[in-house]
Amino acid sequence: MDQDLARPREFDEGVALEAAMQRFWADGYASTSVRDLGDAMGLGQASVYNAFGDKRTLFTQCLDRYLDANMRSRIARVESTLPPRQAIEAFLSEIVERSMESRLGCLLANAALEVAPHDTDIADVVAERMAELESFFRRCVIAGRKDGSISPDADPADAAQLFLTTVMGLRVLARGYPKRAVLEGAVRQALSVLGKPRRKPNPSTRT
Amino acid sequence: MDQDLARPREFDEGVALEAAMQRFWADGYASTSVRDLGDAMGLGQASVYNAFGDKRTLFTQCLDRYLDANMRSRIARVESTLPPRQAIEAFLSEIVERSMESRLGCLLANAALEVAPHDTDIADVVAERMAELESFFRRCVIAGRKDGSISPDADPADAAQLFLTTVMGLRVLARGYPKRAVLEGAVRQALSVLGKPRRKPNPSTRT
DNA sequence: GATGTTTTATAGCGTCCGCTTCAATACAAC
DNA sequence: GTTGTATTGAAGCGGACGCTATAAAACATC
Repeated sequence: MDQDLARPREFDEGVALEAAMQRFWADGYASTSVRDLGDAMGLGQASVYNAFGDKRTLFTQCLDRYLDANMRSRIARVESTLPPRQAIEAFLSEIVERSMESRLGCLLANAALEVAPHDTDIADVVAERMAELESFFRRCVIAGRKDGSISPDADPADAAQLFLTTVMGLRVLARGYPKRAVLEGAVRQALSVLGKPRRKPNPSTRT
Repeated sequence: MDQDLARPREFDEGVALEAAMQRFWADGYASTSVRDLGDAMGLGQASVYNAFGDKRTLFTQCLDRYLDANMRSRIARVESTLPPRQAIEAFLSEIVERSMESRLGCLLANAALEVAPHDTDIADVVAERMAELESFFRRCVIAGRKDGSISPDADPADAAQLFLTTVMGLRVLARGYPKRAVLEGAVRQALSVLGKPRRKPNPSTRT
């Protein structure tokens, strides 16, 4: 591709991708033109196509970037620093906070509704990542039942599916019904399915 | 407008609106052109503009039609024919069934994500209807607590907010992660917040 | 049948779309 | 400094966009 014997890029790929992602996130796939993206990135169209391929390819890169920065890294952070029940609580609470801050919702949810039905490749990515989120919740519920912070009455599969659904629902409300009390009430009630802990979570269970 | 002294319409407005609604529902606002809508309705562009105004106005009419046919009428039906707890259960179960049948999701949710952020009028409609759905659930929870079918431990406001969030989440999953087991698990877990009934619901409580 | 009004089909307006071409440019290698 | 390659800005491709202007067509009224 670039074989170090030529004119170097005048921009940082990461910064540019971030700017493009923000535009897709705010305006959606169809409503964002390649000219818009170029403006946001500070690039001409030729540079956009040269560096990132066509519009669809650029979108997949933005989606990947979004998911790494806003989902996987968050999962990894809460799962590695908090006991399981608190990991779930923190994850959902953060979504409420972010939703009230920006009202952008979630690029994954936006992509699921707007793009996935007409693009099987993106549909596959969307489904994979939702499965990833679901299994994060399921791991937490299982671990929480083991350490006593989550009631053994809670079914890990069902609870994980409810949390996944709740996350997506919150993101829709963020754009269409952005009332803090509603989001907080939904999260409070969703978390209630975890029941009362048998004993305090043991911090040494996880590092 | 039409003062009965002229050439009559060659089409049925309701049928045409229904066809347009289906297109918006399937493809989204931005990705559906007025030519597409005309084709789906069997009309030329001139007729579309003459009968329904511009694209945005047509969309609002489609959204209204969708909400009347797919939300309000459903609320009215389950609320008038079922006791409160079963009304909630039926409403959510129907959404799962519809989601597995068509995978179109919900035009209200689609509009909330794609259109509402850039159109305050539509944002108002979206928020109103979500509030309507929320209060339907709240009414049911309150009535169910009264007739004993729903545990008094369930907070009506929180539960209604969770159900609203769940509905929107289910619609996202319908498009992005359409697995029956996931939707059913989420609904099962959401319904669990209603607790065990103190006594069987009394069918004579409602007509 | 003549008149008046609305709907219809056709054509076209200006604009923006995704994407490409192309020459000028900037750098590494030698 | 020359050469070779990748990047850049400018211009433009064909086509689709939302919307409208126009005139023929279809009916109720008289």
